[in-house]
Amino acid sequence: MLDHGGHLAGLNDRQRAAASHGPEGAGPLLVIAGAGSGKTRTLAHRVAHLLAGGADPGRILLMSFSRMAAQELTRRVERLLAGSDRAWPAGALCWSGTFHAIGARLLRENAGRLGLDPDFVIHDREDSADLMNLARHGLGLSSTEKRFPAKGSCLAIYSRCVNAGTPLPEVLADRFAWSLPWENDLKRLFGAYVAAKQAQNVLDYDDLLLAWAQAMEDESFARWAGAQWDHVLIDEYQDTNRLQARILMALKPDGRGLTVVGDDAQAIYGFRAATVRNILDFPKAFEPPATVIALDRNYRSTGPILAAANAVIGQARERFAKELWTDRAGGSKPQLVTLRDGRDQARHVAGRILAAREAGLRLKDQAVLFRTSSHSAELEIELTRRHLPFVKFGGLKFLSAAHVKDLLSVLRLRQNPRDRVSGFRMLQLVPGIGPGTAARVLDALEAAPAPAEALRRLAPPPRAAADWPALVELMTAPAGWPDLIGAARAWYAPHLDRLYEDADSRRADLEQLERIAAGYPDCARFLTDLTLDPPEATSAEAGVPLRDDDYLILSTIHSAKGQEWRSVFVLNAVDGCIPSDLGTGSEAEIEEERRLLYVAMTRAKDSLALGVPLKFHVTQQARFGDRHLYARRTRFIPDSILSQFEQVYWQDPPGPDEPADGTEAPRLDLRRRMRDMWA
DNA sequence: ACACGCTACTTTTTT
DNA sequence: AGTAGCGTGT
Repeated sequence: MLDHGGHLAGLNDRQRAAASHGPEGAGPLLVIAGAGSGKTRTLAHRVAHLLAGGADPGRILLMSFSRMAAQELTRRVERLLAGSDRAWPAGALCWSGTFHAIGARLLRENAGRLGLDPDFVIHDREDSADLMNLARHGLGLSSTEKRFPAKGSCLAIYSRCVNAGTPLPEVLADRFAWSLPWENDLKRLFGAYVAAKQAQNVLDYDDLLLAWAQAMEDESFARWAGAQWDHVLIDEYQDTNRLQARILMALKPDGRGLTVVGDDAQAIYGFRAATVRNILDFPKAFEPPATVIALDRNYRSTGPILAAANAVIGQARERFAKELWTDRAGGSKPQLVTLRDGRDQARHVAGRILAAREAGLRLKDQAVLFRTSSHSAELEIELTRRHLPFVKFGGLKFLSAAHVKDLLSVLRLRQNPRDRVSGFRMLQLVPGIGPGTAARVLDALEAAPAPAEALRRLAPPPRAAADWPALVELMTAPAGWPDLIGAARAWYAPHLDRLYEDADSRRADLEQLERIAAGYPDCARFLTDLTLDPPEATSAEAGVPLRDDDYLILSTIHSAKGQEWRSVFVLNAVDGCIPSDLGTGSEAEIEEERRLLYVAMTRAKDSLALGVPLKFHVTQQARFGDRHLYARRTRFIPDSILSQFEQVYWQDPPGPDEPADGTEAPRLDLRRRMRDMWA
């Protein structure tokens, strides 16, 4: 009847137990899955198993906290299904994605009965900060005697309150002590911020979870929502926050059909209010308690790499009973490479990668990981110099470039005339329109029942009279998709040239944006997807490398989670970088940084090396005065576990122009040789 | 409205 | 190093 053999073959006993847990409608399941223990594989097989048992793919909810994990899981399940005897249509697993993306869809589809406008626009972090700033100005909090927290800080505080479900005074005392004197003003500000979002029909990232969680507090809605799905599977559960746990518990109060998978040793999103309590408290949240299956066999890394990673996590203050093991014999210890400075590190890494490629290892099988996006700057220069193609994940986004935001603000204001953040941005592109005029125009739009009509009737601002008709035309003329973005780009072109020195490269970005846009059915979908799933990789090349090209991966450790490479190099394994000197405030933060190093190390299958530059550049923090800091090896690799590593000291081989002290490059008489060729 | 210079402050990781 | 706010002058 069922081809269980096919779906469960190749799994070990525990993986199989997890994949086949239940009969139908079984109780809750928690899979504690160590790094490289086949977690995604097990989860994918579980989905395949459920489908083979007759489950309806449209009634399976598959969620993860990060986009990368969500995509990987969906891909793996689809590949499994493609190999099965029954043909599933592509996209059969339609409820699969990040918590935020699923939340957005659910809220939009049910907007009517939740009292929301279905055309709501989603603000990303920067938009939210800008709106917070407008609210901040509106309340006169920007010109106080002692400086009020900056917009980003205000948003961070607000977001913490929402995601952790913690009252403001407690959040301030715990993590933002310097803002304690502003408690009352912050409270007022957050009220104004929420009011502004509602007036402008905007939801921020946090709202996607908050509104969902609040809807779930209504019993009848919760029952309806819970009945939508027979199976709910959550990946990377250690990275979920209180709000997400609330949603989950309301979705499946008795835990039937609920599967969560995670690893407390890899919890690295505490800064986003994720709490490891979710995974620890999961079993006893139900009666009878959830089944717990631990996967502790590592299939990824060689013995020496795993031993070193275990030694690092073994130093953790709090440990949850699981030591990964492997029977992958052979391989060498991870290298700890001491280098003079960051530049040497860049040269060393580039040389190493080239050598590995010469030895037959594709660039795609190699990755360079780092704590903070800026840590790879020197390496990027070196790679570009040597014409080594790379793709970088994490850090600065395409979308935060000013010109991209300019162009998008046009589309967004058309989409939602009440969006003041976009409105201020777009209107002020026109010479002669400043904050005052922009505010007056936006007020008029907001008050009008038909914003397009109102805009047409509005008297042109005197100083912008010449440019006004073009703006009105762009905003009000009927336009199809993707013609609209073309029209917007044409309108923006002269402003781009006027505003930016490097208009050419920026123009290329906008052309790329237009190509991306053409792939979407309409403007609304384009804007939503762009916010929830922005193009993540940035590349030194003009365009993103073609799929079959070979390129190196550079990634923040956060973005690397869930991935693996045959060879991994970790940059800046020094105090101040790992742990980041911004993350050493509390014990919990230090422990999170330790897990970060653990995550980085466990990405490696065959070969692992960590760089220890003795001197590195600091770009922020002027208080040290000097631009260089002398570093020491990360505190997470103390002397006591040094024996797990091979220590290497690397000296830059002397270039032709700079002979190193003592050893001189051999001298050649090239002119004579060239003469001799014809002699 | 806008361009300028001056001063004080900011912090990373991602949805 | 980069941004925000503010006071100047045009």
